[in-house]
Amino acid sequence: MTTTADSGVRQRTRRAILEAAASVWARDFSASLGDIADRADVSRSTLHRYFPERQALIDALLIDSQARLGEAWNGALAVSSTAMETVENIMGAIVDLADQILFLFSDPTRFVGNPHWTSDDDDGLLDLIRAAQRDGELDPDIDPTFAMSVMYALIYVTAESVAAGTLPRHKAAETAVRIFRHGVSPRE
Amino acid sequence: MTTTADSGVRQRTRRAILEAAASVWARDFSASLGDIADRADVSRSTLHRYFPERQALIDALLIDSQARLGEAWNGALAVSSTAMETVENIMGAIVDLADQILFLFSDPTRFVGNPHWTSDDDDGLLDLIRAAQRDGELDPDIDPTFAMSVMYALIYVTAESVAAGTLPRHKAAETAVRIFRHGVSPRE
DNA sequence: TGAAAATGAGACATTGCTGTGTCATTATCG
DNA sequence: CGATAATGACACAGCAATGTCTCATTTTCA
Repeated sequence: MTTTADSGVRQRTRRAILEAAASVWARDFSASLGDIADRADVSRSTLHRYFPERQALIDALLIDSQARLGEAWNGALAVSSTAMETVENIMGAIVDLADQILFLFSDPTRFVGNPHWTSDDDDGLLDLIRAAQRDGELDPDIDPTFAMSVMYALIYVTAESVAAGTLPRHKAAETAVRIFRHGVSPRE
Repeated sequence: MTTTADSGVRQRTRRAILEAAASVWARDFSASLGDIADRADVSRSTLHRYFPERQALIDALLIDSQARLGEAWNGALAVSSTAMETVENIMGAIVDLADQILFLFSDPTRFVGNPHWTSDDDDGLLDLIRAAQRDGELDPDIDPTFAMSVMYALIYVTAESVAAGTLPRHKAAETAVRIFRHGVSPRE
């Protein structure tokens, strides 16, 4: 065997398929593997060589998306001081991962029972939200879980609007953060 | 002929199927007709008697959802004076229509080409949002379409939280409206 | 260049959803 | 009660997606 590690070619093909899957499934999870193969400029045969079953591709995309969100998460942590600032930076960093966000959160029920679907990220985020409430930067009357849902929802619609062209990409992060904090009211 | 109009029984069955379809398809549009029949406590045979083809059910649900949103819309209009107040009342009124909201707006691309898919409701709401912007109650820098997306997203997470028990129902409308206007920042 | 790796094209059986139909059973109402 | 409406339980064919396989071709790299 050639020692191991997949060749560069294989890595590139694998990435192309994952990107295509995120792009297609973000908008229509019922899309067929043939659609994804087409988007990836790859034959269905090749797709099946990399991911023998549909579920294998779903799992791989799940893991890959979470990994990329994790990077964004850590990057945001590294440059933040206060809890609210961390929340804001996470929202900002994550907006660039529109396809992954849409895939992960547009219908989380599709992952129930999936061993790779953990709510650890949620726990960390909930802690941050509670900290922000103690700091007086986030309304303590709002349930932390609900605040998190609002956050995800805003990230989701922001990503969606960027994908739809309604919202310029460079304004996405700032817009999401500002509405999260201050709603749609005019700046004073 | 039995004179007329469908018996009360038929109306009830029809409603049960529409409710089930909204509930199921709101979360997973690729769900099968069998899933919907189960949710409606009806056999697949019966479902096909009411809606011969899948597309017929989609169309009927589209029309029904639009009609119910329209009622909420008119009810809100009747008791509102300013544009922003109308927007708020609409949000409050349609929190109970979460399934219909998600079905209609989570992926509008599925209706392209459908003769029943008009964006009139959107247009009306967009006009209201623009009016609120002129009134100085809504940030003019926010794209109206995006503001509308935010509105729907908040309505959905609010309804979802009510269903999950995170948020008491009687606080739902007020919470959605407040976050829409002022975000999650503490009240001053 | 030549071997190995990677891919494309296609055949094939399987599976699940759909749409159609029949027949028996239950519910509704005059 | 009795007739009709409404439903449930199947059976069946058609179809698209899936998963497995083989074989020819192209690409990569030593």
